[in-house]
Amino acid sequence: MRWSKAFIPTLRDDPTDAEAVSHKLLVRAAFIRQLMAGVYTLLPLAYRSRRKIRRIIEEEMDAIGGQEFLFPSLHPAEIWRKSGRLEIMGDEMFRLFDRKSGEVVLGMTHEEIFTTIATELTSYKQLPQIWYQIHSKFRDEPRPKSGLLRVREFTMKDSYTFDIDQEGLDRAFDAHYAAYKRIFERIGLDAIPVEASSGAMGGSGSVEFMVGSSAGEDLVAHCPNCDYAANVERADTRVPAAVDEQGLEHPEKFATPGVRTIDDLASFDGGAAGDRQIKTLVYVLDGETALVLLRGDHALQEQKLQDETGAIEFRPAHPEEIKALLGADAGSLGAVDVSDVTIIADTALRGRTNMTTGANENDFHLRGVNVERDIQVGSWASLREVKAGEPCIACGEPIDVFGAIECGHIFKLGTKYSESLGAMVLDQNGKSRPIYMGSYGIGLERNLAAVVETHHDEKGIAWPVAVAPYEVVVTVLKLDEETLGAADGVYEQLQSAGIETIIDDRKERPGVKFNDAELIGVPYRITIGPRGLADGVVEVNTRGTGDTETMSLADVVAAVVERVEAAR
RNA sequence: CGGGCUGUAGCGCAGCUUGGUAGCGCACCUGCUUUGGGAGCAGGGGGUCGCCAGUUCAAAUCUGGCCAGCCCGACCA
Repeated sequence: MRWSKAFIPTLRDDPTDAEAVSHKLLVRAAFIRQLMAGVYTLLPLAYRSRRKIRRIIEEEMDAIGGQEFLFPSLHPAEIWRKSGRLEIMGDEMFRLFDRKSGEVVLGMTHEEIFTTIATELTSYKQLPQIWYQIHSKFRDEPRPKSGLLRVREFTMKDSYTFDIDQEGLDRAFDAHYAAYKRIFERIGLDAIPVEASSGAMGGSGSVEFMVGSSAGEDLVAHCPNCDYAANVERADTRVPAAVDEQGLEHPEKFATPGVRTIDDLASFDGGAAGDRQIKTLVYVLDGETALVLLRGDHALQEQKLQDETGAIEFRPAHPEEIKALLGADAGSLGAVDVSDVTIIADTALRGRTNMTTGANENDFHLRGVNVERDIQVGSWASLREVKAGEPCIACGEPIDVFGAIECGHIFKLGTKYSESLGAMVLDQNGKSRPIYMGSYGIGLERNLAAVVETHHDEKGIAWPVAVAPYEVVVTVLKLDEETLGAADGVYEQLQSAGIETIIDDRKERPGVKFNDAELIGVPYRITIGPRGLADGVVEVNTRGTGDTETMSLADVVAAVVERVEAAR
């Protein structure tokens, strides 16, 4: 490609509405333009990089026996109703009506649609199958943000596996796990697999592939010692065993005027430290009110509560609801002697005695509470959000917690969809059985953005060769016959060697060309100018390291070809 | 959905308080000079001032409504 003919509208300034580094750089470096909230146009440079990511994914999927499909984006709402997910997806699903007033939705994932075709599988002899597609997904996110990291229309590689039993599903899952590791490695992402919540997908096993970045929206708990890693939506740590005094025979009410928070009570004369308090939260789960109990200094991880209860509609109770239920306002709540309400308690409260909690009367608390004696706990579960520095659940060493981008997610679905949509096969005994399914996703544009988040400097993007829009830029410093002729020669040779090359033949000053090349992040730059040419030499600059070396014009093509091929 | 903010040329912004023919920088076009890290001079092109209504002799500016976008939170495969 000749830069003078290419559409590469780089910008000198950061767009004001961008926060994330990848967002700023992808806009400035002429990869993307926003069309509306959460919807972006991919300009030619981004399209080229995305095509390479796509190719890598296809190669690795094909390598584990995947067969590529193309399913529609328009789905009849009926299929989603049948699986029960029309309700579950709620407003996140784009819905429209066709001219016959038929209800239609835009696909946000494709379990239902793949399963519909999978009903044509009839015998265990046809299994296992690995099916995939690389296609648009639509999700009406309440709040799109951070450029390509969280959008409403995007491309996903989604694959689905079909097996006769759990063992087959385990094998399919493991094959994907291995393929995903190879994919992210080839893309240039240091993605770590973490235990995750299955959320609205249902199913059992769930692993997310996470790339550490402050722009990421997830938090990962990771143990540097034993490599335990989990999304905080699921992570656990060890809680040091508490040594409580036996305390009182009965809880004792005492006045706490003005005390409304855990901290208030901790500093109140006659109060209790945070780890000696019981925090009482009120939630409404599918219309049912429930009390959620945690240690005073622990925070609720809402996803854990949702996973534990299976609730679809889920929110903290409103102040009026709390008052009506317990007779006091938030800040004075407790679960002692409360009956007829579901009470879920965090396991860190198990066996604790002589605790302090609200008395369900404003300005009063109870001390001497023995959790299991005084509170009718309905169920125990891990509900708290872990914090950095807590002892690893596996080995006891302090864990890290860091922000991360979810670049891939793999699930074991089991028979949820095959049962609801009737994907059955006959086994060896002629008995009809639901197919065991798995579901596996990778967001292409999000991966593109994740590469930028992890491969940039103050000058711009520094693409890994494998996903760079061009592998080499030939920067022509002067457009006279001799210089341009030499540069064209190098360009032609690189092209014939199969190297993706762009020649910067624009009538611009050298500084502009250098800056643009560094901004868009081409891994290798060959600089050709009259000064070097007089000595028969050119310069080769490596974007990732910033190193510049001088080479003879005669040798440069072979040397660069070798490097590019080694780095692909 | 709650809170905060913003819509004026391709990009970044001023003008709005106090109504009176729409400006600046970059980018773009022409010419000359320049040419190894975002050049200089001269000339030039480009705007339904987010949309609709209202007030007024007159609205980018005042009033009302609507729309869009961003940030924080809620939410979220």
